[in-house]
Amino acid sequence: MRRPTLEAVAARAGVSRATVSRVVNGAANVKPHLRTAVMRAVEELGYIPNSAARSLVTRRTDSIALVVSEPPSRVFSDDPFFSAVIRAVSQELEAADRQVILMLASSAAGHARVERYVAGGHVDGVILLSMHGAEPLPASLSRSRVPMVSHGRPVASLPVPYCDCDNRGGARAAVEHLISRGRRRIATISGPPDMTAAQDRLGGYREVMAAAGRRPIVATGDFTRESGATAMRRLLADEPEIDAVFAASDLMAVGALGTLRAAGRRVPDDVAVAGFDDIALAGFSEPPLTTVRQPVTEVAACIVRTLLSTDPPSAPVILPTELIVREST
Amino acid sequence: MRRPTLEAVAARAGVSRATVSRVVNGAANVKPHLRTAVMRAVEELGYIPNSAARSLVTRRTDSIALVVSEPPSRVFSDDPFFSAVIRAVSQELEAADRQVILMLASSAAGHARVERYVAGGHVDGVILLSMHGAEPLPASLSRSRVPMVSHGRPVASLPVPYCDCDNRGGARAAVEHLISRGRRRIATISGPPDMTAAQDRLGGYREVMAAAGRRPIVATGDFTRESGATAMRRLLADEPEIDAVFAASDLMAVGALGTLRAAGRRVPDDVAVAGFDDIALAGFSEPPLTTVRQPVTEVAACIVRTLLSTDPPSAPVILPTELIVREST
DNA sequence: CTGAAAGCGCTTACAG
DNA sequence: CTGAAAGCGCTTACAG
Repeated sequence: MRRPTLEAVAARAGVSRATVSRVVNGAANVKPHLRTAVMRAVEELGYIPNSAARSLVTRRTDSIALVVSEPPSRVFSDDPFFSAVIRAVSQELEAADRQVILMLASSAAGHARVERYVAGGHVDGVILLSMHGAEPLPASLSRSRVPMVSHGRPVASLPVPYCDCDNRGGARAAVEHLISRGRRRIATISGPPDMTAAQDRLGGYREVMAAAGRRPIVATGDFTRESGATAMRRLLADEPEIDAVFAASDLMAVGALGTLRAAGRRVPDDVAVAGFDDIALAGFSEPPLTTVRQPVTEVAACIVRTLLSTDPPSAPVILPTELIVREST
Repeated sequence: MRRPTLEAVAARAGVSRATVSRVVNGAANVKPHLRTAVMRAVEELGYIPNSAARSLVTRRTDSIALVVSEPPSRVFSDDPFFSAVIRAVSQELEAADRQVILMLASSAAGHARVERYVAGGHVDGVILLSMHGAEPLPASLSRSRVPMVSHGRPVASLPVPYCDCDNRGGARAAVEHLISRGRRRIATISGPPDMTAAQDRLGGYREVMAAAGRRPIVATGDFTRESGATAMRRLLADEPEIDAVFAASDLMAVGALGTLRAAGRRVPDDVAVAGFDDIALAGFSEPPLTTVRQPVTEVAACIVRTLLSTDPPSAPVILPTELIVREST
């Protein structure tokens, strides 16, 4: 006893398969009484179209792959930023009646899996998230000619359309804010050097520091809390005089707060701390964190719009960030 | 310029489509020289089978849905238990050459989405994770006759095959351990009453307490850290004399540790605390947590094996847990 | 507005 | 071992 087919519905409703197909797909031009008959037959048989058959002829799957270049441990239980982005993208895609297929690909095997899946025609488009410098995916996927949009600026050599927030401008605003608070020795904890978000935030920091005639003080992390704690320890050891830190992610900023507390430095009295992202934790940390808010929902909407648009790939869209001042600065 | 088809490969290799199909699918009986010719043509054209066409005839998709009945915020950035389970299941499935489609469904809309997706024939099977009592999914999905296995015992009324760990036995071991340490007033912080894992752990607690002639003291949480902190506050207010707590999840146990610290109760001197799950955090908490280890990988393997087996649905499999004693008891 | 027919790209008995 | 042919369940020009 197999699932009913279009054929069965047509027989029961006393019409052709074409008519059933039109009704099921909501075509306008079907006489009301036939439409009613078809809909009743669909209901009675519990008919649901076979998606493989439909995809075969329409060449669409109504599915979009969201490919995250990070290991599961990082995506699932570390940075709430991923949670926020994945949720926002999913909601936009669901609103457009597309199924999102979440694929994590942080290893060569993962990349191969994604490549096979996409090349096999399983999805109509790909969203790239958290790409690192040496990412092989854009090149290998472009061979499948599937539409692709990157969440965040890809490295220069890859001609992938993208939406991003103004990482450089956001960093600038945070550092200028620290300067305006009268801070003299402002360090930064930067993100992974192979990610453009980290590069741009570091660029914004350097720009403001240079314009103000200050010496840049840089420690490198990888966006995680632990790396922020470690970088802060290094800064304290190397540059005990610092009175402010701009961390390129809230998670790193929170790690830095822990280190400062353990070292007996008061925040913001001794050292001011600013982060980036505005994750929920930023509002609850001790003290609450001054940070740069990313427009997560807007970027997601932009990406989905770009991906689903039939127009030729548009120019990159850079959305503004917003400085949120709390008690840590 | 479309993707090359089987037809194109056949033409280039000078053989029939049937032969190409056999080579591509690894059938044994093809003469070596033909096989070589086909493989070269495949290589030259960059041929990859169209999965919709293949699914249409084979009635297989080689994809499995992993349906988690929780909101994104909980799955992505709260409980590392989900991370562990999702990772373990994915690895088992990938080893079996199946693609896993992660679907979160915590709302009516989410349930409808999953139902449509499964009924549309997108997947060959469904794994149910973190089901709550009133879960509509098993009933609605069973209409599609797709194989289904539950991670964890479903509520009694649902005849879904499942694999689980010995929640009751694990809880018993933890509580007996607390008794053997000489604790007199042992409370429990239980999980959501509509989840069988919570019910079984609570059952194990009650069983041991009854056998020992002790009065059960129960506060209810929902497996999250905050709920553990809150429940612990309630326990301290209602039963200030307690000298031990068995929390039904590590996350709740860690929340309880925070509350105890804030209340000035020493762990384990004043109050012993045991958890359940053995997440990584349990080893790092202050103090490190005595807990019940779940065989996450083994349960995942069991589920995948059950789902992919062609045998009639087997009897439930219950895997043993292990008590890990650390400094909190 | 409706239906007969072709065709999407595969796999798989069946015959040889 | 190999190929010709049927068929999976849909959609979509095309004709009327």
